[in-house]
Amino acid sequence: MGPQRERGFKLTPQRAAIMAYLEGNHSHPSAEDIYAAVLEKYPMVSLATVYNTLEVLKQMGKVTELNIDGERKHFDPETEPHHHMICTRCKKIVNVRKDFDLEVPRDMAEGFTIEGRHADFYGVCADCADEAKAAA
Amino acid sequence: MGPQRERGFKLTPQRAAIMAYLEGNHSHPSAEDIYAAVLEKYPMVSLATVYNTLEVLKQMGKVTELNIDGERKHFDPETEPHHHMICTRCKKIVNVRKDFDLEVPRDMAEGFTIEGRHADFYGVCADCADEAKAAA
DNA sequence: TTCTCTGCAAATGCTTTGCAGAGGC
DNA sequence: GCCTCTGCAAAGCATTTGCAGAGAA
Repeated sequence: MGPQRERGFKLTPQRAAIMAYLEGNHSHPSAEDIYAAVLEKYPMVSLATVYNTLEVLKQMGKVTELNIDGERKHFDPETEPHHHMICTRCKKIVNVRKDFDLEVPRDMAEGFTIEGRHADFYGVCADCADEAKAAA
Repeated sequence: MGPQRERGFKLTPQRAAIMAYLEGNHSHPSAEDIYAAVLEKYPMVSLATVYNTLEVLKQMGKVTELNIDGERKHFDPETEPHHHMICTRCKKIVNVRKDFDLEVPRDMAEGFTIEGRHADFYGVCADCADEAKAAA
């Protein structure tokens, strides 16, 4: 199956570089973004290793996969529950740290046991609004 | 660019079949699902036409693209705002028609002009919970 | 040795695109 | 004729997988 099967996690230089890049990163990078960033300081990394590492980190609960963007997956090292605003123009993803009251009433739940909740907000960010204004 | 550029929309038999399948459909099908369903009654449809039609319907605002599932896109003919529960085992998507209070406080909005909002709930559906119980 | 991890390259799977032909007005 | 739409096949991308070799214990 996956990389290591139920044994230890080996902290290789590649993995360390990826984790260092993700640490405290709020840019919600894609695998390709991470690959590009890590490559700069660490030329011996392959994209496959980035994907592999992300999978491991995901299973360790150190990273969350975001399926907000239909084009590619994004990764978020922030593990506390939070929400996102997405700019529909530049695709920027910004955190929203607010505790919304998201409970599905029992009569709508259809027997679901809900374990996670997440809100997306779609709109236009300040930068893109400025650009649009400048172009007009 | 797209199919028809700013001219009329031609309601071909293929498109009618796709729209008929989507009408009142709450199963949140993928393009492949739609293709399979339409093929049964209408053998002369190609997957490319399904994608093409979905793109047109999306631009007409008659269908929403859901990026909930990282594996493939799903399509939803329900245009009124609503939310979704997703079973993490069988990937089933179920509507949640409740008007949650989803407003981003101005001091968190970072200049975003928010135009849409959507909540996802992740969990295990009743069927999958039963299966798990039976297997135990 | 044993086991995981890595890079490369090939493969996969969803989605898009190019294009010639069909059909409507 | 003019234009859009269609099916097919090829192309495009993001992501995954197979595998031989490297490296740590």
